[in-house]
Amino acid sequence: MRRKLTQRGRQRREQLMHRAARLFAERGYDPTSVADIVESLGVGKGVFYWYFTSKEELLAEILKASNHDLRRRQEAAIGDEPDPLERIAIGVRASLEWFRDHRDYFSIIQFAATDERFAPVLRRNRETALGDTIRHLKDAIVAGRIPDQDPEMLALAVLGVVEQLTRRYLVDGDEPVDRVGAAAVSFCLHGLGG
Amino acid sequence: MRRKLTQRGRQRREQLMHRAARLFAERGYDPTSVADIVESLGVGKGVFYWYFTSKEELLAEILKASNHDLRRRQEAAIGDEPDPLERIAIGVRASLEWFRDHRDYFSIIQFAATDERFAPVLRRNRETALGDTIRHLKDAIVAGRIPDQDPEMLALAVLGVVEQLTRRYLVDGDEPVDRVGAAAVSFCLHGLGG
DNA sequence: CCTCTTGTTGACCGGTCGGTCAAGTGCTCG
DNA sequence: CGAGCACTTGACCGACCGGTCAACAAGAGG
Repeated sequence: MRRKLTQRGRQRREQLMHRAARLFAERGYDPTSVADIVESLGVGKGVFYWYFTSKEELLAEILKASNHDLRRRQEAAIGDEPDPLERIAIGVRASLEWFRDHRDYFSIIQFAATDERFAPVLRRNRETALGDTIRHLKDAIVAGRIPDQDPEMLALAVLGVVEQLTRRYLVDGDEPVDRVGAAAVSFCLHGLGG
Repeated sequence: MRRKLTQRGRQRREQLMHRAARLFAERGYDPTSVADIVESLGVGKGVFYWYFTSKEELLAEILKASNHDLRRRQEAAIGDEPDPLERIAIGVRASLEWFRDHRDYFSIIQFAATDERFAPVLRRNRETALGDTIRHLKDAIVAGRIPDQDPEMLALAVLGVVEQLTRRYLVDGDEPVDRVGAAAVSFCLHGLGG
C-alpha cells in the first residue's frame, strides 16, 4: 500500500504500528483482531485499511521497520571501530540495548519466525544480521585473531547466545545491559572456559 | 480431560496429537482449525472432543509429551557418564538427534514460547532443560573443570547455541548431526577461540 | 471561500471457527 | 447374547473475524 501521506497521516501510521506491536506482543498476532487495534486507539476500522491493505501487511511492515531500526543502532554504535572482535562485542551490546528498549518486538519476531506467511521477510532480516556478523568474523580470521572455522556456524552460535540471554535477562527479567553484555561477550570469546 | 481409554482409544489419541503437530508446524497453531485436523484423518469432529476438551489443551499435551520424550532420550544417552562436561556434550548431541527426528516440534515449541496461553507449560519445560544443564555445570565448577561463573548464564548460552544450530542445520537444513554436534560442543567449550 | 485530496466513520457481509449434542455404532465382558 | 460403555457421526450454533464501502469530515492550497 503506497499512499500520499501528510505529516498527520505519517503519524497515524506509526501510531497504528506501535499500538499493534504492543497488542501482538501481549495477546499474539492471530488472536489480536483488527477491531482490537482500532478500538484500542478509539478510531474506526476504516482508518486501519486506509494505511494498510491487510493485517498481514501490517506485521510485515512492523518487522521491516524494527529490523531497520535495530541495524541502524548497531551501525551507529560500531562506528569505525577497526578491531573485528570489538566490532562484534559492540554490536552485541547495541542489540541488547535495543531489545531492552523494545521488549515487545522480541516475541513478535519469534512468532513471525514460526509462521510461513512471514518467512520471506523474517528470513531476509535474519540473513542480514547473520551476514554482518559473518563479515566481522571473516575479518578476525584473516587477521589471525581467531582460528579458521566456519564463520556461519560461529555467527549462528553468537546470535544464539545473544538471543537466549536477551530473553531471560532483558525481556522476561530486568538485568542491567552491562552485566548481560559482559557475560555474552565473554562466553562468545572463550566458551565455558571463561 | 481424563477418560478411560481402551488400546484403540490410546492409539486414536496419539494419532490426533501427531497429526495435529504436523499441521501446526505447517500452517501454524491458530490458522489450523479443529476441522482441519479431523478432516485430515477422515473422522468426525466429535472424535476430537472425545479426547481433548479444547484445541488449547491439545497443544499443551503435545508440548508436555514431546518434552518428556526429549528428556528421556537425553537421560538414556547420558547414562552414568561421570564427567560433567561430557554429560553436557552427550546431552547436546542427543537433543540434536531428537530434533532431527522431530523437526515439526521445533517451530511448535517456538510458537508456544511467544503465546501467553502456553507460557505455563512452556516455562516448566524450559526450566527443566535449564535445570539439567545447570546441574552439570555446577558439577564441572566444583570439579575445577571450568572457572566459577554464573551457571544459569552459561546454561542459557549453551541452549542458545544448540537452538540456533538446530534450526539452521537440522530443521531448515539437513546436515549430519555429528558435524553440527561437534561444532556446538566446540563453541560451548572454547567460544570463538576454538 | 471553494475544491480536491487526505483522512475517518461504522454498519455491514460472507465466511470460518471452536465447541455442542442427540443419535447412533461397535467392542468387550459378564 | 445382551447390556453397557467406549467411541463416532455430522448438523448445528453463536461469536467473531478480516475486509468493504458509501457517506462524510477536515484541512491544505489556490
